[in-house]
Amino acid sequence: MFLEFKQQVTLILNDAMESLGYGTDDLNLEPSQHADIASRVAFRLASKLKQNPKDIAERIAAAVVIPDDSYVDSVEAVGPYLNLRANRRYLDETVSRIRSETDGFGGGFCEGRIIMEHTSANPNGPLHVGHIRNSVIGDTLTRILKRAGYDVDTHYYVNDMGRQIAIVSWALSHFEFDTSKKSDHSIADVYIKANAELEAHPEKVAEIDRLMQLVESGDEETMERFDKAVGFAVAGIKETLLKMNVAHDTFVNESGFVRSGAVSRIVDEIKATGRTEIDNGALVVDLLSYGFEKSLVIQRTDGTSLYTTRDLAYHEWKGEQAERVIDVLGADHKLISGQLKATLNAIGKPEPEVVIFEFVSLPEGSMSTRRGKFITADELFEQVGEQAFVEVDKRRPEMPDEFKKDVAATVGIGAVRYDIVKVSPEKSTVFNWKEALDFEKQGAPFIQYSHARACSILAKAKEEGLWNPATTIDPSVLVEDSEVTFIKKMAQFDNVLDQSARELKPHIFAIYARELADSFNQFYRFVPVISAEEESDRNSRLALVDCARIVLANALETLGIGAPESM
RNA sequence: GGGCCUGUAGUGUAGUGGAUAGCACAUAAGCCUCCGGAGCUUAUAUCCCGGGUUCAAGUCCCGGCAGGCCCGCCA
Repeated sequence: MFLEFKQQVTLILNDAMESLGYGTDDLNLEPSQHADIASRVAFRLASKLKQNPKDIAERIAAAVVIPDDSYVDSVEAVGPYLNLRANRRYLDETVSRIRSETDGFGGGFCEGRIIMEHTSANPNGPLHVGHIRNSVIGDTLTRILKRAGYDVDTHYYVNDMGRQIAIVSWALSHFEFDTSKKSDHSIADVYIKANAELEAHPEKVAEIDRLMQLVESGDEETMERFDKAVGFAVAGIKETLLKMNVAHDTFVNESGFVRSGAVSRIVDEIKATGRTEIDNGALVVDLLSYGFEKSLVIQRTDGTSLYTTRDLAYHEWKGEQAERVIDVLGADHKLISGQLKATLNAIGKPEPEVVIFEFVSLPEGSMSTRRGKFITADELFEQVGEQAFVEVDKRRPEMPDEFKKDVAATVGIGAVRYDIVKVSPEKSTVFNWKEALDFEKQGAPFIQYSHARACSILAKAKEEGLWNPATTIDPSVLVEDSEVTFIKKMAQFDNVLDQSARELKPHIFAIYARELADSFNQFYRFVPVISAEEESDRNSRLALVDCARIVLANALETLGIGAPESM
């Protein structure tokens, strides 16, 4: 709704400016506490026209012509600002559209195909609390883009032939594999032991190199051993992802690009640019003209490919299938992703859009799978689930255990996802058990509670024969401040979705979802609904509660968080 | 040593160069005997430091300081 309003405002103001001979310009539209939308265009024009911005604003306001069917109610110049207000029709239309469009409300305004790659952690152990920042950002972005209207295919790029996997494969034949544990956890156990062993006996590293050469040359037996190792880890990782409502459409194996010949083809293409040279036996690409001091190694001295080389082939392939290719990567990939983009550019291939998030560390330092220093996602979910159960039990002691367990799982995962997604990706964070288990912090449970509250109000009204969803209602009686504020908040849905989709910033949407719940609670606090005296007030307010239920459910779905009807 | 990111109340965070720096936790004081109290209201900030650009800087530029990440044959 707000997107249409903004569009109309843009047209009206540009028309007015043209009629004054100012031409059109960036209107500097901004949300404002003084209006539904404000324009600072007068500031811009002031320096250009060498006139007082206040006078310019006044002239523009006077020149505005509002069409009959507009959502714009008024344009007012306040000092140098142009304050625009939405009219009653805008509010009424918002309410009726939410109820007619339900889960499609506020979305579907984009089109195109996107490949989103996220998580892609090495299959050498379980996901830890750092990896899931990638998963949550990637999955939330996917949901945002899908809701905005894109066709999104999600990829998990599986490193099934790198050095680390060679170590895992080697480890499986040297150490006992504990089958009583979740398979990815057992993989980490042997991987950690193998690394310690290799550190103590550096001469054994040659065995790893040998494995890598064998797998690169397509040796059947070695490939099978690698596949087995990778299979154990990936199975466990998938299970963990599923717990947090994350599912990838495709798991793409790196080795496929070596076997298909795509890797050697792309190496040839890079060579053809004349940018390559042999440095100490390795093949490197000179990217100085792209601003990279150091050249990029794309082939080892022994002729085997590197992660980067295979990644180039993978990106070439992705670029052929979608208009937009998005990668969610940790901050450690900043340099390498820049070099990857430059190399793709050098051979005339489309470059991915890279979303970088900063690291999650532990109070005692950074995490490391190799050294066994990490907190697994599974452990976090278990602890959070237990704590959530305690909280549910405290509030709904009369409910059966089954109910408490279900709600605890939904609330626990929701709390974890929300805590991660609400923070801007460029901030590094420190994992803290006390905070992770603190449900008093307003986050997902607050939004879920608001949704459950709306559901419960409607259920109660229905039970008392006061509510029938099919009743036609008159939204224009919703005139209380808290009602109007809440309707406007819901109308913002498309605008926030659009901004987070354009800027690839999921935290903007997360913050909006909380504000939405906040706004609903304020409405409910100040206005009687079931106990309203007039029937038309009661019906319209119940319809507004129904809107809250719909929009809150949509927001939670977009965040990948469950929306229980009771909790 | 070089590059990139971050630095906002006790803590955690939001904030496209513009109108009173928004929110939560913790703390304190309240709320129609409340239609779900996991709710609502109120109180608490020299925006790391120093310069600069601008009519206007938390936001842009330069220099510090602190933390994170990276700097070829790992991924």
